[in-house]
Amino acid sequence: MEYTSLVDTSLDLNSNPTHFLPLLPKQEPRSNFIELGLKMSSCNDEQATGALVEELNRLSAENKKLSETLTIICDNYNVLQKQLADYMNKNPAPSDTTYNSKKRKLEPANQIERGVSESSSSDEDSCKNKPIQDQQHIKAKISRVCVRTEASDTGLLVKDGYQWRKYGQKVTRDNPSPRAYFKCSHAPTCPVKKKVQRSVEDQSILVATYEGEHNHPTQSKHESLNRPVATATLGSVPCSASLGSSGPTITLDLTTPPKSADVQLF
DNA sequence: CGTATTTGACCTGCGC
DNA sequence: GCGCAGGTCAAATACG
Repeated sequence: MEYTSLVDTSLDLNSNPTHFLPLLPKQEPRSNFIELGLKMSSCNDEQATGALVEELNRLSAENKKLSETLTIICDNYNVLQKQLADYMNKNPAPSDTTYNSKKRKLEPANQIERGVSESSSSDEDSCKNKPIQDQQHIKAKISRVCVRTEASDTGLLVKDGYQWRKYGQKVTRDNPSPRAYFKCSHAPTCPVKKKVQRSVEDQSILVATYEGEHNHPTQSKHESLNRPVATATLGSVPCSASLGSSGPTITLDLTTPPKSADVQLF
């Protein structure tokens, strides 16, 4: 995601100065020049022209300065985002209370997010004993997305541009809110699963855990466009990244309609 | 009537 | 081996 390439930082104040002509004060319309037979003193005309040119130059310089500033900001943003991605790769959400009590399937998930392939003896043993399906599961990509919803919204629906079929719901031990289980129903062969549960700390936040990668594009444009948010690009959606005790999370504020959609998170 | 959701039962893995 | 908890299945139900 290179935002410098997405954002046109140029205000284009100087590319076509004639654009300013309609905006100029009409004290001296051209017709007047004609009527007066250009009898006006050339001195006043030159002064006005000079002032305009000076103003244009000033605006141009300001434009250039603003463009540079914006470019720097975008560069810094990209650097920060890259650092965040690196951090999340190295420090997957291990300290989440949901996962702390039972480590069952967390460790494979951690390895996935870290991209760790080191094989300790215990790992080898566990791998030997695991069926092929489980080993495939280990390769599945796991990501977590926190979505802020209206406090009044009691549903567990996270609109991300894909079509999901709910196949189960369970109340877990660590969270009084039920956890909903979804499968991607857009493509029959798509292996992606999603778990959605309200945050213990903030009931207005939905925590969606995605397992696997979609082997198909997002839903039709018409579908995506009608939704306040499908999957959104981190940079175009009001969002915040936190690296708190509960692990790195991305929070998308879906209550604010974004300008565009399509976020792929890791 | 077809599809999506709900929900209780069942399966599986882990800790004791 | 047993119990617990998370995850999945599938019949029942709701809905358009």
